[in-house]
Formats: sequence, C-alpha cells, structure tokens
Amino acid sequence: MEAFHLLSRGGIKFDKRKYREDVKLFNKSSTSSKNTPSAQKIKNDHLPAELDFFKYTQDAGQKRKPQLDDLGGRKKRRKRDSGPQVEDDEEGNSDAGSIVAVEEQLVTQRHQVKTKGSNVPSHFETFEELRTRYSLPSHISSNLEKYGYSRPTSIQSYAIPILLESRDLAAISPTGTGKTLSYLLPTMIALDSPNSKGKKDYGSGARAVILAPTRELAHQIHNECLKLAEGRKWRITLFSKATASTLADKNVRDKVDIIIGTPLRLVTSLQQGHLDLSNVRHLILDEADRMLDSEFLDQIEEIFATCSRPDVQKAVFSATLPANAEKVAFDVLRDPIRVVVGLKDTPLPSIVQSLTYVADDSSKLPTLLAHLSQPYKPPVLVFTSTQSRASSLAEELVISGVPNVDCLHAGMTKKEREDAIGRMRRGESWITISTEVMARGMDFKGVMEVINYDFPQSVQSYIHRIGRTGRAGREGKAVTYFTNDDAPFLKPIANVLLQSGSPVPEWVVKLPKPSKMKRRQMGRVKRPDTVNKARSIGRNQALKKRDMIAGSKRRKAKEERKVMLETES
DNA sequence: AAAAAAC
Repeated sequence: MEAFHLLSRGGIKFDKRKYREDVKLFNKSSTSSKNTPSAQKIKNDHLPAELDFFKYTQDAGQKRKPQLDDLGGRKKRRKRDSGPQVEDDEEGNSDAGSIVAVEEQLVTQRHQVKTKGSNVPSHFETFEELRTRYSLPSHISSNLEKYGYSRPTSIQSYAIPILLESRDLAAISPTGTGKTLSYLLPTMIALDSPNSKGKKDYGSGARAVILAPTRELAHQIHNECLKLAEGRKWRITLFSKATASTLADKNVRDKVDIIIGTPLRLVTSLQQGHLDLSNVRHLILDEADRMLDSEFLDQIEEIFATCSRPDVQKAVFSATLPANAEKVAFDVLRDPIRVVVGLKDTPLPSIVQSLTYVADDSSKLPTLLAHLSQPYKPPVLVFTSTQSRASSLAEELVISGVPNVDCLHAGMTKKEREDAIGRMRRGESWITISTEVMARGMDFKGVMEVINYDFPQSVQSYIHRIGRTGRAGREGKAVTYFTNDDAPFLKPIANVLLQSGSPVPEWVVKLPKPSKMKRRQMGRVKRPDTVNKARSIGRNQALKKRDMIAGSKRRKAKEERKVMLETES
C-alpha cells in the first residue's frame, strides 16, 4: 500500500503543460470560494448560474437573459410549451386574478418547484429579503457575502422560510443545488446565538443535530457550518470518536450548539450515556433516502426517539427520495411540507451522460486506459462496486503510467481517507477511484467527469454518483460502462438518460422491461432478518417507555432497555 | 451481494 502511494504521488513523470489550462482552473476552484470562477459569475450576471439549472432544456440555444426584465416574455413562452409546474396546496394560493399571484407563479415556474402541504410559507428571492423578513444575524449575513452566496438557489428560497416558520420539511432537489445551506442557514438563524452559561432559555446540551451517511460528508457539512459561524463563538461539533469522549464530560456537552455526525457514532454515544439529545430542537437528515434505508433505519429511529422535545423540528433532504423512503419520512414528520425542485429522479441537464458498452469485465480496463490516453479534463472520479476493485484498479492505473491516481474507500484508515480527500480538494489527484462512499453529497467543485466503471446498483446510486460533476451550474460529463451481465439492469438507467435529454443507443431503448431490477430491489428490502427486526422493535418500545418517564427516572428505564435487549439475544 | 457506519 505504501509503495502504491509513493508511486501514485510522485513516481511518474508527466507533461503538465499539456493540461495547463485545466490545472489552472482546478487550482483556482480549490482555493477560497471567494475567488472561484463561479463566485465571479454570481457577481457579474444578473442571474447566477446556480439559479439557472434548466437553461439547457428550457431555453435551448438561447442566451441567458436577465430574469426580471424578461418575465413577461417568459410567461408567454412557458404558458405555451408546458403545463403548470405549480402544484398548489389544498389551502390554494392560486388567486389567478391578482398580478401578485401571477408573478408568484412565474417565479415558481422559473424555478420548477412544486410544493405540497398546508399553509406553505412564501419563498423569498434575495438574501436581503430574508434579512428584512426574519432577523438574520449580522455575522451570518456578512459570511454569506464573504463566501459568495449572493443569491439563493431554488431550494434555498423555498426551504429556508419553511424551516424558519418551524415547519417540518421533506426537500428534494438535484445534486449540487445548495441543499446544505438550505438547512444550515435557517437552523443557525433559529438558534439565534451560541449557548452560554445562564443565557436565555436555551437549556443545556445540543440544540441541533445534523446526520449524514458518511464521515466525509459529515466533515464537509461541518466545514460549511463553520463558514456560516465565523465571527461568533458557535460550538459546532463534528462528532467523531475523539469528540465523543470529550462529550462524556457534561460541562463540555452542555456548551455544544450543533452536532454533525454519522448515525452509528451517535447511537454508540447514546448507549454509553455520553450524549443527551433531550434539548434538540432541530433534527436534519441529509441524504434522507440513504439514511432511511434498512441498514440505517434502526439507528435513525433510536436517535429520533431520543430527541424527546415534543416540538423538535424535523427535516429531510435528498436529491432522490423513492416512494418507500418518502413514506417512512412522512411517518416521522409532523404536518410536513414537501418541496420538489426540478423533475424527480432526473439529473441536472448540465451533466452530459453516455453509456459505453464493454462486453465483459476484462474489457473494462483496456477501455478505461484508452479513454485516459486521450486528452481529458481532470479531476475524474471513477466508481467501482467494491473496495478491493477500487484498490486494484487504482494500482493497475498507476502501473500503466496514469498520473496522479488516487484511491478512496471505507476500508482505508481514517487518516488515509482524510489524506485522499485533502489531495482531491487541493487538486493533486487527477483520477480518484472510489466506492459508494463518495457517491453522495461530496462537493468537489472541479470534478469534470464521472466514470461508472462498475454499473451502479440502483437509479438512486446512478443519480448521486454522476451528481459529483456538473455542480453549482457547471458542466460535467458522466460515462457509464455496461457489460452483458449488466444488460438486465440497464433499462432504468437508460430511462434516466432519456429523461434528461442524453442520447441512448436505439437497441438499449428497445430492451424489455426490467423484471430483474425489481427482483434485485425486492431482495434489498427483504434483507434485514427477523432477528434484527425483533431487536429494533424491542429497542423502540423501550425508548417509548423511557420517554414517558420524566427526568430522574430515565436511568432506570435505560436499565430496562438493556435487560430487554439481553433477554432477546 | 456490496457498501456504509462504531469499536
């Protein structure tokens, strides 16, 4: 392994001049976002690229135009070519007669946002508007400016008011459209100021919890949160083994404002009695469909049950939310609002997708090497199905003389993972071979291309993987290899390409319906075995019981829970 | 069937 890293870091000579332009772009984008090309664009254009996700499909061949001046013209075009995009709630804000309502609808159409739920709070258009409507703390306001957030994205303009009105929310918005800020901003506004001794009625212990499926993503969210927090003494904890042990001290624990972490880490601390979530007022699931699938569900349920405040606000965010996951989500949300940006399960049109037929597994490596022998724009992200395939492919590429190859999967040590992420962020990796661990949420703004070396296991996986490129209004390229063995699972992915306007070979379109894909998915749902199920039920009943017992009796209930678990196993 | 998440 060490030899491999040596090789991949400096072993091979390479003509960097060939890629000078790309390297320049890449280096730029990995520095402070203040100076990134995208931030510049926001300042210069009337409509930031971040807002204009659908420029390619909606205005094909047309230049972007200043939005406000163009409203009238747009209105007519939209009316002609597509049905209404707004799905009004049962309260009905559809006063078709008033000008305000018409404009409202226009803006909604531009954003392609659908909302569902009772009394949906109105969205906002500028952060200035947000500042006047709600009390936006000045340090947050200046941090937004500092980091180049000059106009809200669609999901931000809808989700932020909903969360600020203390409503529960299920938000679906494509990859790279600013979901993180959509929940961090309102959470921090609602918390108002850092907790400190004897101040206000903040209670003791963390007031907000944000959960993500991987360490890397939790880390990234933490970084974003720290940016917003600059200028005030917020205590934002990235929950790891190390921080967990410091939180064993109640005095430390009580001073935390926001906890960001992975579920199992929190559950472990809960069971050790090192964590108290009874003061949590805001609970957020990022990558919600992943967090609600069978492997995480028990843990999530335990965490939800332990956030015992009756008024805890819950919100779930993802780019994909299959019907079964949505049902689970709606069972835990209270009078929720559902927001969908764009078409569900459709990647951003700025990602150019293609399928590449490789007869069998042994043809993949030559195909990839041939691809990489052509000029390409780094960095490239390559997905494999297993950790060992990721490592061995990385080694193969290094042996074949491909420069700046890196590998990242959860089988590596924490340090190795952090180093690999660091090299990616600094632009030192040109090709990173990875597993599903990198598929969701990770924001490497410069990623030019995603290659699905191994076929993704689901439509959701496909959408999240290719969503590592084409972020924040940039363009991106996504190539997916498929073998004869993958053919039975090809149709659903091909449909995703078709729906987002990417070409698909005719014979693929003609493939029969994917019966095996369904069977495969059924198999996945069935996986939690009966023993696990019984344990989880026991745990939840114990937790419910515990909730009924106030304050000092909590300890006793916890003992009961332990006993119940022991007797079951 | 694999990956991810604790120790």
